[in-house]
Amino acid sequence: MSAARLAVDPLAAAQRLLGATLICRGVEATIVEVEGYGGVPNGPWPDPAAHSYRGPTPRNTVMFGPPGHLYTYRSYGMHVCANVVCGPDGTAAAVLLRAAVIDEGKPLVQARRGDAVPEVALARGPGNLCSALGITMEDNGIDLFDPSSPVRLQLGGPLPAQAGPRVGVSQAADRPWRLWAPGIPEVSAYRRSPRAPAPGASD
DNA sequence: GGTAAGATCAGC
DNA sequence: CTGATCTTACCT
Repeated sequence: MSAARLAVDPLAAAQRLLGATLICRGVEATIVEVEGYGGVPNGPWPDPAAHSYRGPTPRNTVMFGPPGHLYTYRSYGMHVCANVVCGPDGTAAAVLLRAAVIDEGKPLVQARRGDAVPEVALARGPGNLCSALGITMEDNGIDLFDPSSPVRLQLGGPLPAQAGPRVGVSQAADRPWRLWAPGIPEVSAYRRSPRAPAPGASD
């Protein structure tokens, strides 16, 4: 069972997901940018930036479940973002999928995203990635390693990774849990949250 | 029952 | 830099 390879800490799981292949509704894509998130204050990976930090709620329960499942949430009322749950069952942790390269089904993705979108930006950014692959809130909680799932994951040879601060979060932004494959234009540009304290401030 | 903030994106 | 847009979580 490949999901066992994700029963590790968020940074290790993030490394294993870089270069993995997502297969979803007529599209195949290689993950090239990810971001790790931890859990509750007294757990192994306390993370004030994580949805799971304040304990399980109806929204985030799947983050507390077994690894290898999909955790989706709605962002700013309009976008869907997708995470792969990692860490052992019962411990909250997940890896946000931030960008991918479309390998198969490019015309379909172009149709979903609009003709004006440059090829390189089709799945750049977590909201765009879900839009490109057709991932919705209906997919929350599905098993990514079940062959009958509409969204599936194949762990590949990990890519070389570069690490940096996380995007969009106002807490613990400097924790270097964002990983990307260097030199790939599909990787999103780094933008610090306007709400985050100055770089280097206490975590 | 009310409300503020948010793991975003596109367009000035 | 700003507006769009709405769910969740936390407060009274």
